[in-house]
Amino acid sequence: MGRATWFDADGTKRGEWTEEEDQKLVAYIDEYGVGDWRFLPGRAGLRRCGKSCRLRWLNYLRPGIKKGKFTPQEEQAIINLHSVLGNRWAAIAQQMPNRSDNDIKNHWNSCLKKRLERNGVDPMTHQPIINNLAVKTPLFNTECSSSSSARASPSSSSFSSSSGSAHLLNKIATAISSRQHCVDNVIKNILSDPRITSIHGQDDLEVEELKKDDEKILASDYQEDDILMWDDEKIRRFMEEIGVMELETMSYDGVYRL
DNA sequence: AAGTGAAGCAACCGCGGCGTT
DNA sequence: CAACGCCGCGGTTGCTTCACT
Repeated sequence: MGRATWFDADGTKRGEWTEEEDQKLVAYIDEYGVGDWRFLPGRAGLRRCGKSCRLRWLNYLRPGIKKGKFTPQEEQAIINLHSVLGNRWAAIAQQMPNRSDNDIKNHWNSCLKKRLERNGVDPMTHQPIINNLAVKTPLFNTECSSSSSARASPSSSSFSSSSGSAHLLNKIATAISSRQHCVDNVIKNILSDPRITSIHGQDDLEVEELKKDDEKILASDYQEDDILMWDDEKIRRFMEEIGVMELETMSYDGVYRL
């Protein structure tokens, strides 16, 4: 399966990889390791661009890469991680070392997203859909858009409420987006919460508990302002907990400074 | 058996970040 | 400090397979 083979004007091969090409790439990386993707194709005797080689290696040939069906535990982990990280597939993949970001992204787009929608959950906000409208109370929400030009980014998130707390949270999300090293801290802290990911040794019982929790949330009357009603002190405590940013970057008048 | 739409998968494209010059 | 080039990431596309009629 894959795309048809064709050649660029400069003779670079595109499309589906052959077994021979795979072997060449693996043999080269086995001997020399992953290095400069620019020169790798020429040195490995491949008529491919470096980008294509990198993609093939990371998504398919890399040792330990797991193919095939996702287990229910993996799916639950993806959903949990996505609710926190959004469409940051690379970050999600870091927590699932046997799966490539491409694999996770594909599974999300083709399966998990639709499943959540069928269950009445907005896949972008992970909130119940009420009256056909997703409740817009995301921490790292992205607009639910099918547009190819809409590059998902936390900074594009918006709140339906104009409350100060919501505004503050929005700023926080923007700040997170602009500060990658902070995000890494966030991920570290969030993932120390056993409820977030089930992939690291979580047994079936825990998965079941998570599912029950989700059902409870769905079954209960959703409190629209659960997040929006956070006061600034609560938000500040939250930020301290997850270590998103140094306190000096957040002034008490609610103005965020980079 | 043939047609058709959905699902799944592999790969490409374009953009932004970051290091180098 | 601007320009440039490479790399990584997320979105999208195109092809195959499967299930259903």
